[in-house]
Amino acid sequence: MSTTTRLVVLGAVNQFQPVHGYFLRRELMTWHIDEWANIQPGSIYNALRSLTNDGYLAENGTESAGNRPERTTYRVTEAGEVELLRMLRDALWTVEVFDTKPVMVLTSFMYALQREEVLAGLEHRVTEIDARIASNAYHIGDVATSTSTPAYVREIFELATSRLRGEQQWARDVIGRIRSGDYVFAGEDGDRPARRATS
Amino acid sequence: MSTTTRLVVLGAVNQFQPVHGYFLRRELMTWHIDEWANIQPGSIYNALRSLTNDGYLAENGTESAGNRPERTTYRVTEAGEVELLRMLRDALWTVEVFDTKPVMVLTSFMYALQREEVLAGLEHRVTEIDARIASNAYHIGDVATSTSTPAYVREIFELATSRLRGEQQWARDVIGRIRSGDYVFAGEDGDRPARRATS
DNA sequence: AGTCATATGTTCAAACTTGACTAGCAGTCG
DNA sequence: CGACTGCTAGTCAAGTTTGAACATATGACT
Repeated sequence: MSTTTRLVVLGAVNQFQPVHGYFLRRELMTWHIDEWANIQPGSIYNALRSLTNDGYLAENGTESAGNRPERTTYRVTEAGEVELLRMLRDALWTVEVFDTKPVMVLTSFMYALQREEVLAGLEHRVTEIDARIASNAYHIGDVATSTSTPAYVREIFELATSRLRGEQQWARDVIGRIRSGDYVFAGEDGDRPARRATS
Repeated sequence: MSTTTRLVVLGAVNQFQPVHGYFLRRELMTWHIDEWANIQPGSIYNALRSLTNDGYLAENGTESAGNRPERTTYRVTEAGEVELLRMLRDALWTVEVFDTKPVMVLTSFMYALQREEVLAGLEHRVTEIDARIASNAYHIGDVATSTSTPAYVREIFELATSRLRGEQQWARDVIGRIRSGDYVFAGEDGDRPARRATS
């Protein structure tokens, strides 16, 4: 499945474990995950199976509450914890010009990293976006002088640039909020964002 | 396949017809379509088959240049022209908060609509984005007072808002450019953006 | 003349996604 | 009370995407 789906499901199991598919389905739907990450309910079950095959999740047995259907619960393995951090770091330190999903997912699970690393990654993002905008400006210049490229291709780069500026402003704002003590990160006291998974 | 893939392939066949799969593949790769629309080469051939099944494309026979492998060329049917306009209108008049692809694709093929409609659609977009931003502000307020929603969910909405502001600024800018005579639209004279498809 | 990289044009199996479907049970509403 | 709606929990077939693989051909270089 896509990296996004993997990261979301692995991150969510980590947050609510031990947890069964239907709980994740409901929880993630309240996050409107179908809108911002394009993850439909069916994909969650597939991701659980696939991550289990890869050894990042393990089945935790089956429960049944009342006369309800049986359900399989999952938890994250040690390899899964390592993989989760790897994927989060990847999302933190990579700027995708066109794909909006990685940053959204990063934001949802960044609490699993340490405050200092998140701040460093976000500062890197601000700088990196400047570079991408500069690069786009040269592309726009090329399009203007090229005879073979359709003129409106310019607008693709203009749009990407505008959206990057928006993302950069957000990065600056959130750096400010995190620096001033908002949110709780790995290794810090305080209420974890995770609620317990209850049926 | 996804709406995006359909629209890209239908629009590109319309622009270069009669055209074979490998030409589209090369052309679309020069547009970096894999980066901004997540379309890999394999998907293009699938889209051609699928759109043909739906009656929006028709095979135009097979050519072979020299000792090269045979290749099937395609053209857009009348139903396909109608469908292309329908999909473009849909992309023009719909604001997707999280999915960046529809506007990018719209930008690539908007020349197939009329200048006045594109301007009206973009103006609607500017207004609509204001509404979405206002809506996000209420979401952010809810998160702040809710005890069950993790606090960092706020950042998802903040990020979406920032990116929307970027998109809105672009819409304003491009309205200005189109109004001042940039680009050539349906029913107007001048060089069409389409180049001829040549092998 | 041989070799190596690259271009041509497409197919394919494996993986992933989608959205409808199943099937029992709980509440509710006239 | 009977009908109906909606929740629980998940499966599945059909469709889509992916990235590699194929087989030839041309060009460039030694």
